[in-house]
Amino acid sequence: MGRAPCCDKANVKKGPWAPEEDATLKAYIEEHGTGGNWIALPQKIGLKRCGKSCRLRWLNYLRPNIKHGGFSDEEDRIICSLYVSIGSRWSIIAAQLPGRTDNDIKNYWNTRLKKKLLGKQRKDQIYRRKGDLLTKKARSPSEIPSSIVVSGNEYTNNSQDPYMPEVPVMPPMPYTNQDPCFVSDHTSLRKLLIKLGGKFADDGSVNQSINMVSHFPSENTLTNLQASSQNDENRFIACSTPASSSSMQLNSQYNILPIQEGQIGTLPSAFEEMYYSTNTQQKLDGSEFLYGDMYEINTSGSNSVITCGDSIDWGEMSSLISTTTTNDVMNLSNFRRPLRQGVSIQDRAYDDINSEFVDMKKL
DNA sequence: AAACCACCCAACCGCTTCGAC
DNA sequence: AGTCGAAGCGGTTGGGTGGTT
Repeated sequence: MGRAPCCDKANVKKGPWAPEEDATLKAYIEEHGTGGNWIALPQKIGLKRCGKSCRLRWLNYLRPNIKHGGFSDEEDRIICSLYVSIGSRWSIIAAQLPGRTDNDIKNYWNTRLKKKLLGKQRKDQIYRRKGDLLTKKARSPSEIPSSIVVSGNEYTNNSQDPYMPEVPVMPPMPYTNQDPCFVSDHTSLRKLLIKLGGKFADDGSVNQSINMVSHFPSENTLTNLQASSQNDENRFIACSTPASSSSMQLNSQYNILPIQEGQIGTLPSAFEEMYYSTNTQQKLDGSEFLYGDMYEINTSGSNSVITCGDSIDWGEMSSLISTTTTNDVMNLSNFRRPLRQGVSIQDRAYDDINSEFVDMKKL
């Protein structure tokens, strides 16, 4: 037996709202408020609408100070940052953008922002592919920063085929299993990758991509990054060299999709390209949406440093991401599901991981 | 001018979570 | 602790619109 409908479907009007309906609803709410009961409201004011429909109309359209369209660059940045950090929690993202509704942001992301970012990625990728055909053979392994090349393990580049991508692995970040925020980032990235590159989701390459891309700052590393960036005029993110690349894999404690050996080298082309560029100190084309428009990889001692340009400033991005991937993200993530008594954040993280894993398997 | 196509966005649907009882 | 109705939320749909052929 299914769930009882929230209203009498046969007697409610559907479709676009008429100006008179808008006026009626707006006038009533402005004078009396919603009364805490959306279901009863339409009957009260004589509207043949479902309560849910009234609520949506008010929240997304009639409410005062609603802004429509005309998203600024700053808003774009915030949306991208938060999407990377927390995924499609549109209501939370909307809360950071005054006057914007979750529906508006969701539509904007789905119809424009995502395409804009992917389109740019693709364009750059095609452009660079052509260039690579000419330059690939000239590039020697010694040109690859030693801090980035992970030698002596399964992530070494494919030496059998000179045309395979070289060293498709990012310098892993220090990872601690005790850091639930990292897990949160990891799962967000997993979702992001699947959403953006969904067609690769079932060939194992997403795992690799996650392994690759998930070297974004975790809570601890971001704290370090912020500290280090304060000592540098340039805003940057430092990627520490790993003790072991396998430490990045969330496979033992959290039982999350182990990365299998032998799959490296079959990365989705987009991410392959992204990483490929990393190694050659070019822009990480296609991943600008994670960092900003302009940045490059430099090396310093045992660290790799991503320096941002001025179009989108990593300082801003990192501050956004760092503040949202640390405790705030946990708080934001808990916004919908506040911690119940006796449930620790760690327990929640475990629960989230398990549910994410289940969701992944469904895909 | 008409047909077709792609895009946008308001609105809907169904699931999850909350909170009162 | 369990139940149930309401609210909140994210994914999806479909009508409108503008551009192209």
